[in-house]
Amino acid sequence: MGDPVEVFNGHLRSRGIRGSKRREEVLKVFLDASSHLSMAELFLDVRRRCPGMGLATVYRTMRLICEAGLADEIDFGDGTKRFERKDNQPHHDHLICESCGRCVELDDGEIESLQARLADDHGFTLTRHKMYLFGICPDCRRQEEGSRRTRKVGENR
Amino acid sequence: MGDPVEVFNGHLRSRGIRGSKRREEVLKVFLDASSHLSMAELFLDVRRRCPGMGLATVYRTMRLICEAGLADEIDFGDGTKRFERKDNQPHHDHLICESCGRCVELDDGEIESLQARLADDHGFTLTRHKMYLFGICPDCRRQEEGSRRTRKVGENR
DNA sequence: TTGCTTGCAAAGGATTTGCAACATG
DNA sequence: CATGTTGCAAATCCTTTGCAAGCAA
Repeated sequence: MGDPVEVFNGHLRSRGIRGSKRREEVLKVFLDASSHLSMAELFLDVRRRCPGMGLATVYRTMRLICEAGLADEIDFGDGTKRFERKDNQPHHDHLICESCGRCVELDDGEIESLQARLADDHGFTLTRHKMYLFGICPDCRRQEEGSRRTRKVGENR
Repeated sequence: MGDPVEVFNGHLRSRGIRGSKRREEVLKVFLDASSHLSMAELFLDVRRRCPGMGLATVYRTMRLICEAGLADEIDFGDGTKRFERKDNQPHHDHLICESCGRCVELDDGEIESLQARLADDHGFTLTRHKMYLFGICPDCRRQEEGSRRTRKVGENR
């Protein structure tokens, strides 16, 4: 797909939208950031590098980045938008730890073919899907077991 | 599981929460309503039967109904809560038409075992999952094809 | 100049909460 | 009487929009 910055500028040009320093700033922060960042986290990151930037600009730019095909919006169901890169990885689903928030990306070849078949059974043309698995990761499970063993009665968490 | 009204009242009692006319009203409307209704739709239904009821009461009561194990909250990603009964049907996933909103319930035995395996591969203990397939249903596809054939250039929709 | 971009504040939409009035055991 | 329940309005949270000021071609 090529250099994301190029792809982004190309997308803007093709749509008759101007490039700008701020837009490039947001794109760079997004590209450098870890995956699945929420809008709020992303905004904090952006402000660190570019203190004057407004929240609206980050929202607007993330939309452009998505339209350019560089990002996907994801929704863990916690009431905030999250983003991940789309240009440097194949499609995948997510397995999220409900205790620590850790997120594992799942290769979903098998799931996808099953989904396609299910849709087909009902005559639907599949356009997209959302799948999120929630559970407890090994680390958190160990901790829980540990604290359960040592915790006094009535003690919280 | 028994009569939902009984289950509900039992749940309230066991939690030291009072029953009330309004709560029963909401429960009945929910039980009679079609599945996957949004909060707004449910509220309209409730108001039809019980004009003075406040939105907050419906929110509060639906939470109780979920806690009683009678309803599941579902999230089609359109920014509103939806509900479906949980007591009279096995777990399933959803296939939603992006054009008309029709929703088909999918028996997901195969999907579930795959999901369990994926979680297991990463050492996770699975607690729950969300899976939504989006597509175009047969009816809408036919209509689209029809209108595409007969539509004049530049005409919308 | 002309039009796009930006930050800020205000608006929006969904949901929750505070509270005084109210009901009910 | 004592508590729990309710409607209303206000408050939250996340996101989008309006707008005047700033910039760039």
